[in-house]
Amino acid sequence: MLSASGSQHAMKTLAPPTTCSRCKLRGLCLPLGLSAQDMDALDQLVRTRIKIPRGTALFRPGEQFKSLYAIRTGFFKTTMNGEDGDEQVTGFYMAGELMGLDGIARERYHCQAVALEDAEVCELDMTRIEEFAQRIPALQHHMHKLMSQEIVHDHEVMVLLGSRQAEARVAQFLLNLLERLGVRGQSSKELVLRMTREEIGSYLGLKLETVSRSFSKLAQQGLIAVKQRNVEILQTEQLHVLANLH
Amino acid sequence: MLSASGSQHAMKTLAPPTTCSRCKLRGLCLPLGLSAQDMDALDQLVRTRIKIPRGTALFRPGEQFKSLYAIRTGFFKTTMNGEDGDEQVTGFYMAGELMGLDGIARERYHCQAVALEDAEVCELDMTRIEEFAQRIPALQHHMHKLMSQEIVHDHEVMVLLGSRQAEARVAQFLLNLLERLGVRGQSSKELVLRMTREEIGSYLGLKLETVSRSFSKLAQQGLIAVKQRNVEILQTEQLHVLANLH
DNA sequence: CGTCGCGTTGAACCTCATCAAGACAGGTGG
DNA sequence: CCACCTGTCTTGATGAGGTTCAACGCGACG
Repeated sequence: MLSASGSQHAMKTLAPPTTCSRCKLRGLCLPLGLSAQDMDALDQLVRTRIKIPRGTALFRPGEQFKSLYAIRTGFFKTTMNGEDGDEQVTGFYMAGELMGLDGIARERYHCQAVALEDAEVCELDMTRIEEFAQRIPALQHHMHKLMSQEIVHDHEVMVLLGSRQAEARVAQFLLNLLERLGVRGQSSKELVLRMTREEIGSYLGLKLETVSRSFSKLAQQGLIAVKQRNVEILQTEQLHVLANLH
Repeated sequence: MLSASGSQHAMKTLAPPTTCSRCKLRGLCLPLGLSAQDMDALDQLVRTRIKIPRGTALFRPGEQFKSLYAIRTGFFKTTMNGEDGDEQVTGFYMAGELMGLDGIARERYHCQAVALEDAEVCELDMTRIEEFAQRIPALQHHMHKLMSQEIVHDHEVMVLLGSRQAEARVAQFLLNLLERLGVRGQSSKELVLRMTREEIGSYLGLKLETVSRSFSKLAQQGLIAVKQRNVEILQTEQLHVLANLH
């Protein structure tokens, strides 16, 4: 079935149950405002839909790059591993977002994508994407936009890591998650963290204890309420202020 | 003195003296292996060549995005400014590299590009790039590759900022510059830093004093020799080891 | 020659990492 | 149902790496 390192052997492949043209997440992974004809074409982009159980890797660094993956449901982290054993989270991805863009450069995936909860993704063959983008200008432009967005986001994280201190990092992390959830029609006041404190810390360049302490301090100040992985935002404005401090 | 869109009046516009097809840097900004016909087409990509005096901004955050800029000669930094006055360096760019990719996402430049020495850039109209990419698959793919490369690089910086300590950051910074200079046929043993200690620090999430101390320590250990902004690499291997530590 | 920007070095301080102990929830087995 | 275990999270005490503040060296330039 699936080659190389077999990181996918726990996954099931499904017959496409829904088409891109009918997908509620359209407009996130794909451009809006296409002709009916182009929409039909796009439906051919998806090779397969794949179920990924929690904890399983969708792709691993070094594997031959072939496809991008659009998340239908579930939540992922991507990690890079330094030469030694250490591993760092480079991103979190939710429904409607595209993973694997870093694989294009060297035709190998550069990071590892792991599901943090049972998930379902659409596999988009990169060759086909480029073929279609050749004919559909809006698709080509959309690809450029998506990649540019990732670059912008990465730069924001770099600023975070380079100059903000612990509480500000955590605050901005929460606000970023909320914003992305908001686009998907979720509450902008409550959220459930899909990842551990350690994974948050790895992403933010902090130790898990520091993340925990930061949550506690934000709670003490009345900006948020934390119960396990459930977080409620009490003062969005204040949180924004804090996130941009130092 | 430089207003909104007027960040360019300190610059001179030149009639194209050389074409892309004859440019020594071809293969960096543009794809290789095109037909003579396609090459001719590419020559039309460049709107103008612009001279940028040292210290001048090529574009600023918030300005309407229209073009990418390929560096012919010179050296740039890009910076982002947080809400308060603080400014952080998000990247350094040298001849043959492309700036402005972060502008595509929102049709506004997201960062500021400033020349660290007198420079000359080629202005590439984005609309035209997309038109040409529509007809030339290799160009389309090349664009994807370039953007993916930027993403990969940013992720590497994120790991650096998130988990390495000062000396390792500086070591990796030097090695990265050397590698990129190497591709351009420069010595892989010597380099001249085009930026201040403060700018290096800003990029690496360190204060200028820490950068200075790190240089001194690397020199003490005999890995490099530093004289002002001239750096000589004495033990590349050791430097690699140190760069991947912690 | 004096000034100015940049870089180096030292000393005190502070934030976050580290080490350690305990709390809490979920799951398993008796 | 309770006892127990495990993974995760919280909280405290201590220490290290980097920041901050300050003084000085150095080269470029007028």
